[in-house]
Amino acid sequence: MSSVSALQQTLAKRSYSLTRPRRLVFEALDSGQPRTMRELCQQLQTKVDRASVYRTVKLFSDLGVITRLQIGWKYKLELSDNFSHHHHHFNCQKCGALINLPESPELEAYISNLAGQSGVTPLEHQLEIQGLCATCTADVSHE
Amino acid sequence: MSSVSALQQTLAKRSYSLTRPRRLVFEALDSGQPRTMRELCQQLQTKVDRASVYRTVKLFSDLGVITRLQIGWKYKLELSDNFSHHHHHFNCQKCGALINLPESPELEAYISNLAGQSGVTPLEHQLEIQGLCATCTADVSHE
DNA sequence: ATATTTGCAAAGGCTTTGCAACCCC
DNA sequence: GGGGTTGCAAAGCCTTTGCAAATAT
Repeated sequence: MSSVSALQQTLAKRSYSLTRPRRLVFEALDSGQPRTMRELCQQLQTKVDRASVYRTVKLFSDLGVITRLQIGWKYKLELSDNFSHHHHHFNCQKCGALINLPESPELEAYISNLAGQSGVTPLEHQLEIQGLCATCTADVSHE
Repeated sequence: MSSVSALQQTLAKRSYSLTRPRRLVFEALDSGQPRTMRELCQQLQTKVDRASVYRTVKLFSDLGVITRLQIGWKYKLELSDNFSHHHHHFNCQKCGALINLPESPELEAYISNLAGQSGVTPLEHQLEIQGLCATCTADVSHE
């Protein structure tokens, strides 16, 4: 529950309160995979109104609590780096699996270097890789 | 016009024809910055019906002619690597500028290495960086 | 006690679809 | 000429908004 108290602090810092619906949205995202707005609403169906889920997602996004990922043509929501670990995503084009890739300080350094070369100040970034997951790679080579 | 003939070939390969609306959508994207669906529709307003723009965008996407970028909470469309050069994007959080970052073979190598460590086969990727552009970085330090 | 937040319902946008007319090969 | 495509209009979603009731501090 320590992550809920971190959320509490983040909200308080901007004079927002930690209400039941907000806690429920946070907890839904805190466990498991990134999910679509639809999935999130369905999961909270009987507990939180759709409009409140939308309002909460927007608020959390403004506060940097959640991040929006582009997965193919849809987007998914997950907790931001402040509430989980920084990582990147791999999406299998065949079976749809979504895999978290391990952190790589080397890559991070290179990314910020690349941005620096253009004179800009990098603050955040997302990397999404598509291709075939290990299982599907094996399947294809056996065909 | 050589890029239009490349499009022609891509379409023909899957038995689609190069029609006037498709050519117009392609040409609109071929020049200038990535744009939103709304901008694309407005630009083609008098020439192509909105429904056809949507159908064409979906088709082009299936054929790998265009890519969808996530810019903050909205998405934008641009020609894919096959029809332009592979590059990444920087988005200024203050003024909204969208800047293309130079290609970097080293970065590409890191990325494919990262994917390889997880046993997956990387085929495509997108990197989006947010922060402050050069001008806004200067502005902030003068404040 | 009071300002914030929620649920509900309705409105507003964006995207897709059915179908007759039209165009590309 | 004929099947793939388009335009139009209507339907379907997704998301936002107004407002009275409920809630947090």
